[in-house]
Amino acid sequence: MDVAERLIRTHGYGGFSFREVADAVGIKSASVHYHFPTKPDLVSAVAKRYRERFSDALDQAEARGEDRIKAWRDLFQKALEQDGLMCLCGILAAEGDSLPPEVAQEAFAFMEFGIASLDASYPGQGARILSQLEGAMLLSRSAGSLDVFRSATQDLA
Amino acid sequence: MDVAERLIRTHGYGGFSFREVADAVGIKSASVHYHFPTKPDLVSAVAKRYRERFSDALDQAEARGEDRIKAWRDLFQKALEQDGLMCLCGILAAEGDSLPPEVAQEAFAFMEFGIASLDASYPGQGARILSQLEGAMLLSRSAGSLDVFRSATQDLA
DNA sequence: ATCCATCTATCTATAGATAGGTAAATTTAT
DNA sequence: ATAAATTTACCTATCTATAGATAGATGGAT
Repeated sequence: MDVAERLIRTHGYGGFSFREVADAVGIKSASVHYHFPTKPDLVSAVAKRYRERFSDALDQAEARGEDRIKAWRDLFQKALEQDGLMCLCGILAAEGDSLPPEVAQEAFAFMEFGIASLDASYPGQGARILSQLEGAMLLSRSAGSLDVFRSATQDLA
Repeated sequence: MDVAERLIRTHGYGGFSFREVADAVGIKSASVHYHFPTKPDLVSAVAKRYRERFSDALDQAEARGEDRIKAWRDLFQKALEQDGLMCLCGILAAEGDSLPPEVAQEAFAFMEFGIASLDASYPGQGARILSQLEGAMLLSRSAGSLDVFRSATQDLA
């Protein structure tokens, strides 16, 4: 799942294969199918885990007394600067119509969760803030430079 | 190119094929290769045309005395509500690492153009505004509802 | 007569997926 | 405690579908 997540976050749903995952792990593609019978199964599981991990990280930030917006921004920025990875569900959302329903729904669940999380602290502004963050990652990856992310989100710091 | 653009904007770079384009046009895939030898050739051409068309539409809006932010917002919103399509280059940017260099560069050119265009009227805020718009399209398509786009961009109206 | 746009046919690569087999670990029954 | 049964996690081999791409033929337009 770690390997799959990384591959999806760099190449998208359609841009990775069971064989790539298998090669990276050092097994055969049939063995990946053993654990996750279909591609939607695999990607749904990865997306679900991603959302849960994200939620946990936010809880920890809250326990440290951090502002919600800052927590979101920092989490995304760290992923960008440490691994050059953008939000898993942002990528999935972009592929939209070609996603199997289960996967699309899991990506949507993340967005709903994000909007609700931000709305809780900044009523009515969740969608705007999450949009800004997801878009900033998109531009930043396109430009190949973290500066764009920083510039696009400096008002959220 | 119309067909290809629509397919890319719904399924992404990797999510459409020469055969789909050909079928929609009513010819064979080999005939599409006649006009655009390779897939990067086709998609680069589509992306370039997209940017030029966008630029023209902005010029027209400016001639009508419209605000730049409003012009950008309206163009994206119209695409979403009329055809359910998000920004071509937003989708391409998301696929990032799996794009052929020429295509990635064309997507980046659009983003640069957008940032510069918005910066010209709102200095230092171009990246933020374009991020917000691209992200809002992403969330909106994921939610399958224009309301999300409106909610995420109401401050830009 | 030549060129353009299309066709048919085909190549090679890769995709997701499945069938069937095997060795080792684990669980159950005696 | 040990033998038998089962399950786990792999494997090889293969199927079918589809991808991008190319070669060579055809027919109409200039």
